[in-house]
Amino acid sequence: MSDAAARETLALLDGHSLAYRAFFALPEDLATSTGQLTNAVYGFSTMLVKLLTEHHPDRVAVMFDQGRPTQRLEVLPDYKGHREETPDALRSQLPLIDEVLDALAIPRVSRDDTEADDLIAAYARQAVGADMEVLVVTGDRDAFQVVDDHVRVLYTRRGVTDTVLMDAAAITEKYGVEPARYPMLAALRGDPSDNIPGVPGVGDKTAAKLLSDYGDLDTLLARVDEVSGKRGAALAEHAEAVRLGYRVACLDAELEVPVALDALRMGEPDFEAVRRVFATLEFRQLWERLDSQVLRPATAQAGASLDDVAVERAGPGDLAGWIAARRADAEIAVVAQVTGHRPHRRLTAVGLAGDQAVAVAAELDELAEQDRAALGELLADPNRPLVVHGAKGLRHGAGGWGWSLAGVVLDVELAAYLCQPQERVYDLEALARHRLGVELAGDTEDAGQLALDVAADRQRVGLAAHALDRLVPTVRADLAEREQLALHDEVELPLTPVLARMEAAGIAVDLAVLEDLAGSLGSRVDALRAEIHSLAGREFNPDSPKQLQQVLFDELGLPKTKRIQTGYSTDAQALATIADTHPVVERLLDYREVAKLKTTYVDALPPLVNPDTGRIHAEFNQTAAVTGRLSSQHPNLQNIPVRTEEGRVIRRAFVPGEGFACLMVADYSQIELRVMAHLSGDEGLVAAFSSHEDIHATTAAMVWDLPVDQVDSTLRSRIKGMTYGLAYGLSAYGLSQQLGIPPDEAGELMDAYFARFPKVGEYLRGVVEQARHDGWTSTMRGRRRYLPDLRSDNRQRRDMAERMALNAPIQGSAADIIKLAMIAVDARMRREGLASQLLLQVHDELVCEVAPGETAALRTVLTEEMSGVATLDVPVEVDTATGSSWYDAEKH
DNA sequence: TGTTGTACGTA
DNA sequence: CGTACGTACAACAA
Repeated sequence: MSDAAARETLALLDGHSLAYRAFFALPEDLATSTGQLTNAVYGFSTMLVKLLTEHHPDRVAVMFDQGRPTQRLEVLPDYKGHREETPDALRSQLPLIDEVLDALAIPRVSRDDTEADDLIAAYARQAVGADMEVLVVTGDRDAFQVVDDHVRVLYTRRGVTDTVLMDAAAITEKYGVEPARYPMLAALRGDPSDNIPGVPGVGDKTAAKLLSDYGDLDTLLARVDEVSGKRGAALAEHAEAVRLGYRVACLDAELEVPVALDALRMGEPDFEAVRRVFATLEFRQLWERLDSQVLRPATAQAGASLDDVAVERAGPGDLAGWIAARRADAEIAVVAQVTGHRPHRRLTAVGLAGDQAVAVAAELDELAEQDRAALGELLADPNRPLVVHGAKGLRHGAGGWGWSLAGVVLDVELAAYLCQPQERVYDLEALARHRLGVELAGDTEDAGQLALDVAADRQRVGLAAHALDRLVPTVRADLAEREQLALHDEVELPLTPVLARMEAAGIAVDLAVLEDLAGSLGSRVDALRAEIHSLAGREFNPDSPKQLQQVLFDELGLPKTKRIQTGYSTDAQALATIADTHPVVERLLDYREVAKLKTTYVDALPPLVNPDTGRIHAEFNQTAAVTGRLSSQHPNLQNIPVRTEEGRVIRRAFVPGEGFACLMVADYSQIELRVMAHLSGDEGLVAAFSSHEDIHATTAAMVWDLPVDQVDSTLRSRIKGMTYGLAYGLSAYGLSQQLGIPPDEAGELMDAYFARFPKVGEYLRGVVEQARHDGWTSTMRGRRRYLPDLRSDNRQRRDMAERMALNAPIQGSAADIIKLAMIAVDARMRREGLASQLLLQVHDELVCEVAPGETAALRTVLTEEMSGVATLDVPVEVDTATGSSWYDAEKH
């Protein structure tokens, strides 16, 4: 084999064979988050990466079938006759395989009315003549015939990664004949996959024995009378079929190839293109293997790797010089390290990147004054375009130095969220890993140590800035492809300064109110727990669902409730159904309510009050909810109790801060229902909203064809539940549960509703249909939600996805509207020089702190701007209320 | 110490 | 067997 090492190796792949193998071997739920099925392209790519990493071929080419195999069809009209058309699910993946091959610069070869394995045979023969080693990659055993001393077959046994390398010895051992006679064996044995009939009763073993006894097919068939018994008769009877089968099984190594052998070499892979294709297909591990073992070694000299970013310590004036050296209109990527507790956040290190260059200020405290000033000016200059990751955080950190942040044109984190809102993690490390295929963080175990090391900080921030710079084209292209540039530019990005101001403002808390509540709720909790223990006959932990189940269902023998994974449910709804069976149940419901209020709110809030400001500075997360809503954390101020009076009193603790007169709440009235009416365009429902009367009574009257004043409260509440339920994808069964009526009656109610408001039903059906077709839903502003499960075979998953599809455009459009409102309200408040400020957003309401004397002006701003940004075909109503606490501002 | 399941507060 | 979140606790795995 010493000469073999010096020979070039040519790998020849049978494209269709491998794609078919992968398609049928891998699960049909292998798909991207956008719903594109990828099992075939994944299996194919896995095979390709395995080939490149384990066999290191010098040249690679992929052969594809094209047209009809006319010569074989003349011989055997039934050839491959029973094969179904290529399934659509596979056909849709062939262009993806093309993309993978194009990006890797691997040539594809096909010829009219020619099958891939003939091309393989022809190239293999030529390659051997040119002193090459050949490796054929296929799942088709016909290829065994081309094997010789310099040609081997990498055969996919099952799936795609279970391969076996077949050389001449291996074939002889397994089939009892050398490679050249393999087509004879195939002809005798038959090949069901090609519809080659063969001889009944003759398999691999018999065929091999016959061939070793008689030498070849012609001899065997000429002396068929020497073969005894049934076998001889069968052979004689099928002699013609065997001859035809042989002609079909033989590959044509003499055919004229469409591309010269010399042209079959891999070009220079387009690193960016490969990364993009693999990222789009969401082949993360495969990318890492390819990148680290194939591409990186090849491109190391080209300097495309992040490893080449060396960040040296800068001297005085260097950072200012670097900034001055950039063209004023060139985008600069800005990455910052921010420390400190909200709201006192401050930049400690900054990395800048652009034009293939990187500059870092690792210790802002130590930086020369001229450099720090230059940095501040850069951030504050509205005409210097900046690219950032997390504009809100950077703005907080800049604020710590008294700087503003003006020129941000792209927030890569927000852009990534808009493109893939279900992803959940958008930190720079993850984006660099998935979209660039590079690791930013070193070994996690020394990360803690590194944080103290300025040199390491410098390197890390510099690398991050460089990575951010490199992320820009791919992220921007993804946004553009989805037509979401406006959503980023006009909604999400302008919202960041508004949110930053809200977080910095925080909301003032009256600790005395919480202290009082802690006392009263604490004693009630203790009393209820004692009462529960006595009614149950023993002590146990009522916070433990497990212990509670044992007490209720085993010891007290109460009726079983809804089945859950761990036994029987003890949630409030379940307990309500058995409340009349034992006095302990009602006490438990009370205990739950009071204990929840105490632990989650009364006890948890005081530690979160910032001692410097006396306020709670919650964080508004802009990339947490798949529908486009905001979320609030540390603490969640979007779920402060309001439903029960017991809980509502907690809102007394949220008060105007020093220097402010009161709180003002402005909320949209039934915004989601109005959005649904608008999106459906149903004239009846639009008219109902346009009447400005009680919407549920009005719709009820319309459904039952009654005067409004004859709608009783039962009727009204049923229609109300129905209308809200629609926006959530409610079923007749769900509605019946919700309203406590029989499913039949709920079904009739739904039918009556849709009969009166037919376009609502059409709209809802259309949403699901469009989403199933495109893979995603869309809001009024083009925010998407991807729902691959709409095509799931699993009924439960599909139904769930349908409900999500029904809800996403409605909830999401409402989110679009209030985000636009926040931007408009904030802008107008600043334009009018109001000292009042926005504090909270709770999905359909805004909470503001009112400066003395500004009540009327603020009310006007909120009402006009909130209703003004929503351009719906129905009126948009905004209610406002003020009070000396959130509790009082909620009471109308 | 981190993850999972249950429960529950809001829109 | 309507959607979207965040938090608290118990139980379990490691």
